[in-house]
Parts: sequence; structure tokens; C-alpha cells
Amino acid sequence: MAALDRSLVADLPIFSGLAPADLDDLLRDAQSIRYPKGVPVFTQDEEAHSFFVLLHGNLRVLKVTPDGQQVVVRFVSAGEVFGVAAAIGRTAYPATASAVVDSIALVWPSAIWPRLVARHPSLAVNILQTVGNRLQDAHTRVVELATEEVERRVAHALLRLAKQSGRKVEAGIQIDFPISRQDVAEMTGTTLHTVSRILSAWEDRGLVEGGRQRIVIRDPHKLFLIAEGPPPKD
Amino acid sequence: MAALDRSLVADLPIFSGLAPADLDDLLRDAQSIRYPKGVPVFTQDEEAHSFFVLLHGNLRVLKVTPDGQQVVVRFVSAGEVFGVAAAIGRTAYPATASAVVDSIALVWPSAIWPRLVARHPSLAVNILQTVGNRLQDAHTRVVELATEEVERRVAHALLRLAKQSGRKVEAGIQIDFPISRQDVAEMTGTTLHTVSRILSAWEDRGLVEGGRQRIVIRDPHKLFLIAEGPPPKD
DNA sequence: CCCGTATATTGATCCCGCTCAAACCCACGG
DNA sequence: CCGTGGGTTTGAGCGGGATCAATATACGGG
Repeated sequence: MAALDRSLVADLPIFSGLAPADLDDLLRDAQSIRYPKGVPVFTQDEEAHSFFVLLHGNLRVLKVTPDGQQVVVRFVSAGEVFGVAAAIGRTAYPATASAVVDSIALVWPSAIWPRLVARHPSLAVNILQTVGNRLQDAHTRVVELATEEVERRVAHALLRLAKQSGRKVEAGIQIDFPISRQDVAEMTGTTLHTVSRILSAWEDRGLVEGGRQRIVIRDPHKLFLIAEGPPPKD
Repeated sequence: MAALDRSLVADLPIFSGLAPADLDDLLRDAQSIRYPKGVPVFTQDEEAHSFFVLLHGNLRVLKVTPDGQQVVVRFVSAGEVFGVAAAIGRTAYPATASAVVDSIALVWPSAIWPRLVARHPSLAVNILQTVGNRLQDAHTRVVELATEEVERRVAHALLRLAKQSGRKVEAGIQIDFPISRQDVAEMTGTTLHTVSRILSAWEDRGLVEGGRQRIVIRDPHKLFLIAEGPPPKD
């Protein structure tokens, strides 16, 4: 297999604190794999054979309930680790990750994780950070789902997407991968119908601009006000 | 300060893989503090000065929204670590933890965390496990809040409480700390009124037995069926 | 270029669970 | 022993958002 250059990963926060020699050492065990749009990288309940760093593209991570309903856990952007089930002591993946656009990831076999942390302890510390941040995010979502009405949850979801994967365009900030109304619904615990109605209303007010699998935020500030402000009707 | 005996913590999973000498080393930096019923151990947004292991009692961890609504994040039982904000790179606690009964915890200053992991790398691995499990739990709650109706969510919450903190009594399994309808409502994103109605209905059917800040599960299996089964109305 | 399919919009209706309101009950302190 | 207050129960009514249904629109493939 072709040798991977450490410049690929040198700047990623997960590898911060590692010497160039350490990076070379890590990369010896990695291979780079391409996942065309739509293809699953791993699937829920499958044995957690590998863990990954996304080099290019975007993934959608989703959980499916026994009765077939889907919940979007998160979107993965370039530079992030994902599929770290092995590191947190799971033998199976808790969700499915699929490419939403053609993507490329570095792949390590889960089996070498113990050896890796033993040799590079700061890896465990960095991953702990990452998992900790995700725990925070998850708790934030729990609070939102438990206390906020749908419109505010959708506003929060869009703002988070914009921050994480927003690209500046003439008209505002665009989510830079294809995302459907259904996706937004599955992120916020509602239906595509309700999301569509909300976006239409916002479009009338000039807050966003819609399209097929495309969302542009024209007025982030007004959206923020909806996310944080109004409902307290006192 | 009195020396703490390592038998206090030797069996806890967070300290698995540590030699007795390591435990003694850890305990040198710890002190044991008593928190009477109702007293907060730490509060949301406060600087994360310490991290903890609960030796005795139970805590309720809650997040408060800007508009004053409360969400119960979890209950802490004896033997668990909590307040590990420092380990995941936070400088402030993301929630408030209060004693629901008189409790005792081991307390370490957050400042020594870096030194501790450097000296005992398996600590980071163990904490990573713990945080990973919590991430799983949080995602489970997200899925429940996003897809299940209230009755199922309450059933799931009670079953989880029973598994985590259930005590066998003649009549069934009792949650072994005082828990109000309001608490259950704040765990499941509903109102105490709805919880009260649901519990009353279940009591009529002989599934549970209620009381002031007291819940006994008489028929876990039937409760499980409610949690998993019915709503798919196909 | 046209068709087929996936995505999106919009209307009409229904119902779960929230809100508002009023008792009630028990534990506890004075 | 009675009064007080926190926890609980129960009723009545409404509304946010789901469901059901139909149409519109855009993209990809042959």
C-alpha cells in the first residue's frame, strides 16, 4: 500500500501533542478508503472492526429504532474522528454512518487501538476530549427535545449545521452538503411536513432560502432570536 | 486529614487495572466530604474545581434552561464517578448535582487530573469507557424523546431507574431513593400531571404502586411490554 | 428530451399531551 | 393536635404538531 503522508493529519486536534515520528508510526497502520455518495461506511450493530478519520467529504450518522424510525445523530465533517466504538469499549457500532457526498477516510483496525494508546497516551486524552464534547452536544439535544417547541429546535439545528458546515455564499451561509427536509426532521424529532412548513414560513420572512436538498441562511441573527428568544410568553 | 483506606475504592470499575500502590497514591490527594440531603455538590456554570467518586447516597444531576425549565440528566449511585468536567476539557460544570439523600463523596482537585493521568494512564482509558457509556445513554434518550410517545418514555425511565437503583421489596422492585412525579417528568420531557395520570393508570392495572416520592414496580415484564411494544399500530 | 422517481409544498383533520384549575392527602413542626 | 405546605390527583378545554392526502417540482437516467 502507498505510504500516507503525515501532512494529511498533522493539524487535526485528535493528533495534537504527537511528534512527527508518532504520526508516522500511527499512519503505518492506516489505510485510506474512498466511499462514494450513499455508501455506508459502517452499519448499526455490525462488529466494530475499525475506527476512522474523515479526510474529505461528509457523513450522516443515524440510528434506527426497532420499528424503523430514523434519528440523525450527527453529521461528520472532514477532520473528525468517527466510529470510535472500540475506544469506548463497545464491540459493535451503535449507529450507521453513510457518505452524503463522495468521501475519503483513514481507516485503522480496532484491534490495534490498545497498542496505540499504550504507545501514545495523549491519544486517549484527546479522544476523551472528543467524546466529552459529543456528550455535551447530546445533552444539549436532550434538553432541547425535552423543553423546546419544534420551531426553536429546527432553528437550533440549522444554526449548529451552519457553524459546523456552513459555507459563505452571496446570499448568506449555506449548508455545504445536500440535506433534505427529512434529514432536518430526523435531527429534531419532527416530521418533514412540519419542517417544510417552518422553512416556507421563514423563507417568506426572508430568513432562509430553500431548495432541493439545499438550505441557505440569509439572516443568522433573526434565526438566533427564534432559537433563543420568543416562546416565553410572559 | 485522616488517611483513606483503599478498600473504599478497590472494587470500583474506574480504578480497575490499578495496583494497590497506585490506589494509595490516588487517595493521598483525595478527601471525603459529606453532603446532607438537598445540598448541591456543585452547580451549573461554576468553575470545575473538583471531580468526585460517590461513596454513599444518591445525587440528582440537573440542567436548567435560560427560561428556568429543569431537565434531569441522571441520578448518580454509589460507586460512580461524577463531575469529570476537567477530564473532558471543560472549565465549568455543565449541570448541577445535588444530594437527594445524605451522601458522601471522595473529592479530588481538578488541578491534579493531568498529573494523575500521566502517572496512571489506565485512568484515562477507564474514564473514557465511562464517558462513552454516558454518551450511549444520552443518545438513547435522544432517540426516545424524538420517536416515542410519553407513556413509553416514562416506562423506559422507570425500568432504567429500577435497573440502576432498584431494591427488591415484597411488592416488587422499589426505586431506592425519594423520587417525585416532578422528577420523572423532568427525566422524560413531560409534566408532572401527565406522569401522575400515567402512574395512576398503571396502578389501576397493578403494574406499579405509588406513594409520596416513592415508586414500586410490581410487574416489570408488563412495564417492559409498554416500553418496547404497543404503539406501532400496524 | 422525456419519463420515473425522490423531494417538497400545502391543505384538512384529528388527537395526545399541555395548560389551567381545584381539591386532596400526608408528613411534619409547633 | 391542628395548621401548613409540598407532593399528588383529577377534571375540563385547548392547541401544537402529527397524520392523511393530494399536488407540484426538480433531478438523473435511458
